Amino acid sequence: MIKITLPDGSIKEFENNSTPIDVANSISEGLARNVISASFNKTTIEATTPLTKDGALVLYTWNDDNGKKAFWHSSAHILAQALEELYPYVKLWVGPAIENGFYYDVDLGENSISDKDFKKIEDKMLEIARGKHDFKMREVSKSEALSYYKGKNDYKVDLIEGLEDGEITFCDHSSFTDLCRGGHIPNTGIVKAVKILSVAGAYFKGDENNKQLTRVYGISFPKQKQLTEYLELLEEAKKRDHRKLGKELELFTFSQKVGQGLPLWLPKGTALRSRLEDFLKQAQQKAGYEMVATPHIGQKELYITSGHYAKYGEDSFQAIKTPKEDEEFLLKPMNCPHHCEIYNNRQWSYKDLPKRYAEFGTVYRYEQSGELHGLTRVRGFTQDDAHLFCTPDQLDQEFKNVIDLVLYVFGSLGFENFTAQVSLRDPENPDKYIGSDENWKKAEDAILNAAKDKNLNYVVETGEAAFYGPKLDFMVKDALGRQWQLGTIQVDYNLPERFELTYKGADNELHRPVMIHRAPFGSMERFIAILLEHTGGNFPLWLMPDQVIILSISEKYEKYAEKVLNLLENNEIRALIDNRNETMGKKIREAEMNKIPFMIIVGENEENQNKISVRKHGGEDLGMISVEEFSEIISEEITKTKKEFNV
RNA sequence: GCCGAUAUAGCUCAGCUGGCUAGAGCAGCUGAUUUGUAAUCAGCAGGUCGUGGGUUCGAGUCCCUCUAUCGGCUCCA
Repeated sequence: MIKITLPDGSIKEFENNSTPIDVANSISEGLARNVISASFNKTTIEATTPLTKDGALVLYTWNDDNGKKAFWHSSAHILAQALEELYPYVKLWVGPAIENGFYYDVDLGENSISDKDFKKIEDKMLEIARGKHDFKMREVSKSEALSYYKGKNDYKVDLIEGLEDGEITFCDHSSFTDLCRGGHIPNTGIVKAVKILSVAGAYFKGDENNKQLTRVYGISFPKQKQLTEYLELLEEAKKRDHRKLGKELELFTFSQKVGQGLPLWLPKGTALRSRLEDFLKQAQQKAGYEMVATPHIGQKELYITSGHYAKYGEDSFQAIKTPKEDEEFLLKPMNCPHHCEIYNNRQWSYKDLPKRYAEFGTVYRYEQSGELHGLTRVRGFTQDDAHLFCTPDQLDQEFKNVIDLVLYVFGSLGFENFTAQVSLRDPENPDKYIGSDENWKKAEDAILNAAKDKNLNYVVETGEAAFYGPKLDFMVKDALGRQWQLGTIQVDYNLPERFELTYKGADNELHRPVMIHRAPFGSMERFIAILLEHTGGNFPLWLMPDQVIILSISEKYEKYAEKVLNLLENNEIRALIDNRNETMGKKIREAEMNKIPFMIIVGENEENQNKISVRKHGGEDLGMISVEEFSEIISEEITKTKKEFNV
C-alpha cells in the first residue's frame, strides 16, 4: 500500500501501482472521467502512470492550466503524426504546448506548408484522434534512442546527445513514436476539435545562424463549442487592434511614401499625445525633474563614446554626411549621450545632486523590416525619457521614487495587469555588456533591492539587460496576449565613466555619479497603442480628444447649441457641435462609433427650460439636466480616474 | 533580415477556372427632407486593380522583381 496526499491535505491509502485515475475514481466517477493529467511530488506525470511510493498527488482536468498544457502537448504529438503521414520526408524537432495551443517545429526539406493545407492537416489529426489511441511512455537507453533516430533525424539526435541515460523516454501512440519527457492526456480520443492557426519560420534552437524550420501553430479542445468560442474571442480581440482603432478614430496613419515604421500623427492623435505628455510633465515637475531639449542628430563620435555605435551602429540610420569629408552625424537613436553632455555642462557638487533631466525625445532606429508592428514597434518614436544623475548613496531612494512614478502613471491609466520584470545580464555572455563585474553587481543589487522593498511582484530574466546596465521593465499585454515592454527603469554605472561625469564630494575629491535611465510610458507610440487595445478606444475621460458632442435636433437650435458649447468650454470641457441636417438617429450612431463619452441633445424642450439632455456613450440616458449639473458629473468622473501625484 | 500570406474607390469588401466600357455598401458632392436617442430619400462623382517587368490575340485574374501590410522567428539601446 502507498500513502497519497491530496491537495486538500487529506491522506489516503491505495494499492501499489494505482494510477492517478484510480485515485480520482476513489473521489468521484465524474472526476475520473475528466482527469487528463497529474503531478506527483511536483513532477508532471501521466494520468495513467502507476504510483509506486508515498507522495503528494495533484489531479488536473481541462480546467487547470496544467491540464490544458498536457492536452495541447498531446495534440502536438497528434499534429506530428499527421505531418509524418502527409509528408513522409518530414523531420521533427520539438512540439511544446504554449499559452494558447501548441506548435511543432519541423523540417520539410524543399517543401512548404501553406494555409491551403491546413484543412487536410486538421482532418488527418481528427482522424487520428478518433482512433482513441493511448499515449504510452517508455524508458529507453541513450544508445537505443540514438540508434532509433541516427540517420533519420539529426535534430532529435542533437537533443538526445544532451540527455543522460536513464532520463530518456519515448512516447508511443497509434503507430507514432516520439522522443518526449512526458505530460500527456490518457488517449487521443479526448481531442475533439482541432484548428491549425498558422505556419511560420522558426530558427533551429532560436539562433538565426541556424537553419530555419517550419513552425506549425495549432489549438485543440475537448469540445467543438470551445473551439468556436475561442475563434470568436480572436475575432473580438481583432476589433481592439490599435491599428484598426487608430484608423477609425483618426488618431494616426502611415504612408508608404513617408516610409515604413514612421507614424504620422493626425490632429486627434496629437491632442491625445500632448495630453499624456502634459500629465507626465506635471507629475515630473512635482518629483523634481527639469525639462531639457536636445537636437535630433549628433556626431558619430558621440555614439562611439557611449558604446552605442559599436553595439547598434548597424541598426541605426546610417551616417549623415556633410560637405566636410571627415564629418558624420547620426540620427539620434537614444537620448542618453545628449543628456550626459548636458550634465557635463558644468562642475557639480554633491549638494547639487540628484540632477533629473527629462525630455520627450524623438529617436530613430533602423529596426528590421519584419519587426515593425503598428505603433508598438516603429522606426521613429518619442521616448518619455529622463536621466537621473545621483550619488551612489542616493541611488536606492531615487530608484524607488521612479518606481512610484511609474506605478502612478500605470494606475492613472488603468494598467493593473502588468508584469514587473527584472532584466539581468547573462553571465555566460560577458561580451554583450560593457563595464566591470563590480559595477554590474552594484547595479543589479540596487534594482533587486528596490523591487523587493516596493513589494513588486516581479520575475527575473537573465540575459535581458541593456548592454550598459540592468533594467526593471513593466510589461503589459496587447489584445492578442502579446507582451510589450512599456515602462522601464535602468541603473547605469557605465555611461558616467565613458562620459567622464563627475561631481565634487564632501571630501573635496571628484566622484563618479550613478545614472538612472527611465521612461514610464516607454514610448508615446507604444503606450498609446497598448492603451488603445486595453480601452478599445474608450480612453479615460480626461484623455479623450472630444469629451462631449452637442447634437442639435435641427439647424433651428444652432444658437442654443453654441451657448451650451460656450458654457462647457468655460468649464474646460472639450466639446463640439454636430449641427448637420441629419436625423438624430444618424448623429447618435456616428457619435457612438466615434466613442465620444457624452452626447448632449438640444432641441425645443431643452431651449425652453434652459437645460440639456444627456446620453452617455453606450446608451445610458441621464435625462434633462442643467449644464452646471452636467459639468459636475464630468469633473467627478475625471477625478475618479486621474489622481494627483504626491511625492 | 528570414518563413508563410495579403495588396481592387477615402473606408469595408465582391470580381469563379484569364474574355464585353471593373461592381456594391458606407463616406464625399448636389438636391429634397427640418428631423427627439445607433443609418431619411434621390441623383452625381470617384479606381491607369500597390510598383516595374514578363507570358498571352487578350491580364484585376498566370509568372518574376520591388514596395507596403498581416501572422510568426530573430532582434529590441
